[in-house]
Amino acid sequence: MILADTFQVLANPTRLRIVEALARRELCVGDLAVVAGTSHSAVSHHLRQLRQMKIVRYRKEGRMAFYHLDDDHIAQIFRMGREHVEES
Amino acid sequence: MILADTFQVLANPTRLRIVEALARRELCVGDLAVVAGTSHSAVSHHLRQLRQMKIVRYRKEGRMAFYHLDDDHIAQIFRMGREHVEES
DNA sequence: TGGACATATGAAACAATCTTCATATGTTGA
DNA sequence: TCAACATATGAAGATTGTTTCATATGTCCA
Repeated sequence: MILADTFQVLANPTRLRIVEALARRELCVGDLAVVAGTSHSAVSHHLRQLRQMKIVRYRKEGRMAFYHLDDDHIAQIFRMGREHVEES
Repeated sequence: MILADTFQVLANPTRLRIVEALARRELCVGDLAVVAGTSHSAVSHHLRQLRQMKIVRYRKEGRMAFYHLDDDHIAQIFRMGREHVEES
């Protein structure tokens, strides 16, 4: 796993909306589709990438999958990126 | 300027080698080409993207351009990304 | 059991990105 | 001034990424 791949996965507005939402609370795929403003299918593809880069994890509960951020690094990277953008 | 674009610019191994080198010390374009292991032209294109996203700045001295990181956020984002990758 | 539901995935079309090549700009020193 | 140098940039081909559509898997409940 290469550092550039981690940033690559964060380099997409839809995935960042997912990450931002998950920084607040755990959500299922359907809710994430609404939050991210795209289809279930697209969200599912994005979530796979986020899983592969260990940015999110999930727990299964029946037929639902509840996603959350993997660890605090991600929230920190997100926050620092936002600070950087805002001061520019 | 959108957050995803900032991560996009970090999402490339060549540009990350540039950022890593500049985290240590200021360097000119020719040196960066050697460090990054690619052509002057490619480095110059990459540097333009890094400039546009305020990730690097430079000072001109004669015909040389000396590049350095724009601020500490970038070094922190880089470090945190590396920590995240290493613990996976 | 069977149908509705939630999520996941493969393939393909379309869009975005990276590198290379050619060339341009500005600087230095002979 | 002119040639060599350091860097910058536009265009194009090759590569990679994103979304959509179709379909698959597993779960729930009537």
